[in-house]
Amino acid sequence: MMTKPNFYITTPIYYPSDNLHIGHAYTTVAADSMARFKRLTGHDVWFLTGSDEHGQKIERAAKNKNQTPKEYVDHIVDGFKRLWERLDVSYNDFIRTTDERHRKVVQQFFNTLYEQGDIYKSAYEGWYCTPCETFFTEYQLADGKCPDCQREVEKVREESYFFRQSKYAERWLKFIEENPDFIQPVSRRNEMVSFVNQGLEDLCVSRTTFDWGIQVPFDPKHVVYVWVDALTNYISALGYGTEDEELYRKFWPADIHLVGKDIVRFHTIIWPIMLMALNLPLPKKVIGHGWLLLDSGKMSKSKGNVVDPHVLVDKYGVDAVRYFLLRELPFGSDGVYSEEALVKRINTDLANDYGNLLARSSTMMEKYQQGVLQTPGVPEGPDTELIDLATKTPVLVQEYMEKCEISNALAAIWQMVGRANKYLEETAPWTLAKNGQTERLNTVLYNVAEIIRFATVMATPFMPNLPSRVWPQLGIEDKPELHTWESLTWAKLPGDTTVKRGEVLFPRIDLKSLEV
RNA sequence: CGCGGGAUAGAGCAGUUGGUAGCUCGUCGGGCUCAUAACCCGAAGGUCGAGGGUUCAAGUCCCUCUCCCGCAACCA
Repeated sequence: MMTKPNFYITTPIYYPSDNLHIGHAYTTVAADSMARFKRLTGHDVWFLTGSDEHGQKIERAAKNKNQTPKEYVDHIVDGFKRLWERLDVSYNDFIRTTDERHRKVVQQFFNTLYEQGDIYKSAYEGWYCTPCETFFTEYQLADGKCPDCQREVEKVREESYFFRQSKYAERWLKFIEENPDFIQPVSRRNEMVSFVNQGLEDLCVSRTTFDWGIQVPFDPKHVVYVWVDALTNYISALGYGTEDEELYRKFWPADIHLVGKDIVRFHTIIWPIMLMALNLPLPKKVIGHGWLLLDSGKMSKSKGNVVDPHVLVDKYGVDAVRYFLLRELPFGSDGVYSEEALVKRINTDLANDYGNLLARSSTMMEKYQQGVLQTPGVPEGPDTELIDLATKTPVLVQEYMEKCEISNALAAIWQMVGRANKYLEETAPWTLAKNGQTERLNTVLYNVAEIIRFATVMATPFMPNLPSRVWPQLGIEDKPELHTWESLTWAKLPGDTTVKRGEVLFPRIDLKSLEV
């Protein structure tokens, strides 16, 4: 038996200082659709997500609620998981930085780096705002004052451990030169290269001013600080350094770390350098996607304009919300969210083009053929063009997905759907029926049914609930062999399939109803 | 003068090596009647940010200017 190729994809681990918004949902749904696509096309997939639970912010937030940090994060992380379930996110594992399995690996890494001299003790100099109990760097200060409360800050020195990342700058630059595709999109890579060219400083990797974190094994008053803790999740979750390293051996290095553009730097510089220092293989690719912006600017809690994904799912359904997110953000660029844009997408693409294609054609099949398809005759006229397009589209979609261009992949599928609607006008089956041109009628309706099957198979990774609603209408719910990627060869659909007109897939939404 | 990217129809974007400016949505007109007032066809609408230059020919190359946006280190 042939072994499947492996594919390992990750999302960032989100910080549970608050509930997640639609932006986080975008990242995770995008990763999910990649994971589902790879599974559909015959890969052995490992899809990881999780939560980054340590730090002063969490410690303080818990205190405000009179909870232990652990109680506090448990609650929020439950919310993360509920959201992912709601959005049909098919993760294989959920790593929490408070997991025991994670702690061990972080401590081991810290030890190793320390023993080989890549971590050393020094002092972290910063500015401290006593009322806010927060450290700021020189760069963060606003006019020399606290950026939060505008009061005076004082210079303090804190004993800290540092990671000698500056030592690896040359090696990093060489790596990027040899692996130009490592950072996507290219614009981000250029930013990172110029950042490193400006000179890398060593990285502060421990703190003594709070306790909520992983202890530095050889110096217990220190807690491991941020990135060494957080980034390690990508391999601690695979059981690296434990008695069972099977997943690690199988899936590392990761194929894709999918991250938002705000954390590209940490994933493309700190993480690879850490791995270099540890002599471990580097991930193959880091993709920094854009943000979903609001008309009113960036989404932020302080602006009170955060969009809750639960509300959207309640209102419009999972598949529609997923489709919108995946279709609306071109690769690497920002997209704009507005409820109007969402509804427009649902109406034009899902209701008018795709849903209506199924509705109109299934009606004709019932009306003119008693619901039973017939074997198609010899292709003529526009048939060839339609069939050609259907044959090419899966290849195109696969190419786009290889480049992680999800939006383009969807556009390609919908181009085929659009062609099918046009095909119906060209062939006018209602006229064929009237004139008793049965053979031609059979061919036309068969071709459209087959197009719908193609579109639905290809759309599955993006809208996982679609197939279970479409297959019964197409009469192939009991034929799993017709639901696979491999089945996307023309005319696989049996000639005697029984079609049954069913529910409207995506009802049109009245835009005016939004203005209430 | 920190590095880099933009400025193209009402909106959002494509425009390879320079040779009659395209796509999606929206608007208007027509067609069809199988369909979720859906679908198909057609039209209007752009001095391609401003100015200068190279060229037979520039959105596409060069220079200057204006305006936007990323990155510029320890909040994830």
